[in-house]
Amino acid sequence: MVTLKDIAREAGVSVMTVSNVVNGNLSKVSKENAQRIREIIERRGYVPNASARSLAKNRANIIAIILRGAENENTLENPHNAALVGTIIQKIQKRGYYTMVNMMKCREDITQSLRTWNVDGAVFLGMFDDEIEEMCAASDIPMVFIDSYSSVRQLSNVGIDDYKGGRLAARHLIACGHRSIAFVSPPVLRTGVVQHRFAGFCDELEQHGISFRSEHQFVLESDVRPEDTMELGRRLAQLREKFSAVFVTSDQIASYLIQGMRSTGIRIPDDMSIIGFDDLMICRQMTPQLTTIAQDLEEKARLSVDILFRRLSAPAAPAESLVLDVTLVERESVAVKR
Amino acid sequence: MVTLKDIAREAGVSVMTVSNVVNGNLSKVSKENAQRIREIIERRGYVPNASARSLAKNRANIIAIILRGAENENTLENPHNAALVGTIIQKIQKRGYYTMVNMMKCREDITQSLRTWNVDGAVFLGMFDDEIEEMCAASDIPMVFIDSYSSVRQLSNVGIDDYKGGRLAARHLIACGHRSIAFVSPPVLRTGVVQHRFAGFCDELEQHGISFRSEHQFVLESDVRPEDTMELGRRLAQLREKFSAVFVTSDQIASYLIQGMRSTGIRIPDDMSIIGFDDLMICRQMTPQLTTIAQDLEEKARLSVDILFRRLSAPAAPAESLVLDVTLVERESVAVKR
DNA sequence: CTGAAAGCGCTTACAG
DNA sequence: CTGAAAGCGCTTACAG
Repeated sequence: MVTLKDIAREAGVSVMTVSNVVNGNLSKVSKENAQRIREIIERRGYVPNASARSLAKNRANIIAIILRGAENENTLENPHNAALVGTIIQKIQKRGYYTMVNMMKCREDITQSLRTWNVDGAVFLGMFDDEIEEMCAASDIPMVFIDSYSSVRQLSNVGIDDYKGGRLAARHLIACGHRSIAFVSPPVLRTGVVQHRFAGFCDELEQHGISFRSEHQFVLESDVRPEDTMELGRRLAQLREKFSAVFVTSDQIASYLIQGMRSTGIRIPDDMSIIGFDDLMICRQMTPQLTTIAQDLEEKARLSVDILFRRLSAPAAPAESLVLDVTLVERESVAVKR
Repeated sequence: MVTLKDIAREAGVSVMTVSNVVNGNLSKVSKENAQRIREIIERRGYVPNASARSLAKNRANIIAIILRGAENENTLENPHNAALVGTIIQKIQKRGYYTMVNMMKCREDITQSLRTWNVDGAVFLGMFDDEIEEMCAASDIPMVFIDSYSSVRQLSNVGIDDYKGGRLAARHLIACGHRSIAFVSPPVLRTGVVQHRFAGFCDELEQHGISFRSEHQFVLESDVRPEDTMELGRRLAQLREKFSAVFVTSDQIASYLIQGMRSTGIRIPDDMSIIGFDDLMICRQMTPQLTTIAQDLEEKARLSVDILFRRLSAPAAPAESLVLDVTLVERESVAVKR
């Protein structure tokens, strides 16, 4: 392994001078020396040792992405998360930082990782309030959360207007003549995204004089278990006398649900209307194409990284909390009922 | 920040003793000391500094995942890659290593990252031969490639039988009575996966006395540009007098293609049969459900990591190259033609 | 513009 | 079982 010292010896200068060249502090090095040293670096294929640098500078140049996922679940199987993570990694890289990705199993693992690597900042996906509190307490590096709801003050978060999403979904279904509507979601009601979508949904119903009936709420154990979801689809199909439409909190789930319903022979949207959430690509790949509440993933990723780096360069900068808009995208999965 | 020294001082022992406790070398420490030190570590919340450790041990405990993606493309938007990466990260973590993810923009970036962090090993997705050569030349850490074809000897690679996949697709279409068949793929013909699928496809046709006509080959600029792909779908629909079936090298592409075709009013599979590749979840989310060539992603991820760690623990171990099987999964997108 | 010294937090190799 | 010394490759802070 080639080190600063090797280069210095070959160039007949001190390590400091080489270090200055490597780090672009050219004001401190004579033109001739700089040129000669650069040439030697190039020829010898010198690459600085990041660990040594990190140790000396007390700064690692690493951003961590923390993915919250249920036990043994592959969070990236969810297209929403995958697209988000991919974009975030690109943005981090573009700014000259390295990315570490962690699947959160338990909280200590995460705080440990952050501290052991002396990570500069972190982006969290889908964390809950108690976890957020713990993270904030355990470390004071800049953190940005995505899609979290938290009572922690001074939290940087990028989310969407989930409540409005719920209202839009309900409003659309009502406008299409549906009065009795089911709600399907994963079990994460304990304070997150789903809860707010549900609240918006119920409030909108209420406003139209409809009260949501709790027996119309269906909770899935997980959002990446196709089989379970299809099974629920079949069950819902049997209940089509009870309601004429379903609001589902993700397109991913909606697609499996529809598959399950279909297998019983019921027609969508004729026999049952469905509205999803996210506006993933699959909405257009399905038949009928899925009506859904759209959010802008690219924007979400971009803003998260922007905020993180703003805090990195100005640690005293205020926490920023952004709420992106959502819109209804009408396609083919909701029927007008008379 | 709490350091070994702090703990040592508090415990009234040397840093070495604390270091031994931290690293579980308990044979070198008396029971009482070990217990007391552990208690202090716990209370003070000591976390070892990975950079310092990495520097001293010359070993970082990091595995890099390198994603090859076209300029400005989000590789993780491809569900195949996303699922693979997610599983790989989990397996790496389970073995007590950290994961760095890199999108490959240019080659120097990658070799630089690997060396600067003194990465222990790396997993590469979808690299081409010339790139592979360069990686192998630039670094001698254990590397495992996924889905690569290379003339480099002693390469560890985990792939699937792409050639057979091509044959299976052709055979199925022929068995269903199709004689004139189109081929759609991304532009990566320069030696990879696509080329072998194409070769298998052509050979099988040949064997049945059909020669593939080059004007029936359609190359997309990229595999994640829905608009372009849909446009091609519309074009193909116009050409339905020329061929009655299409073999597409990925389910992802097939789905957009179908969308495009559909928009012109042609029916699938009645007017045009389609067969995909990968067996992603979307195959079942679509209508008609997509007939495809299936591969086992979970297995691919698992084996890649297994091989990598085998090489990590036994650097002299031979390179392993694994070829997983593929199978035809019949669903609804291929019609029997008379 | 240049460099010698000290230090970042850990481990290796050795002496007791 | 325990510890003092040297070193990993870099940077910071200072003196010239």
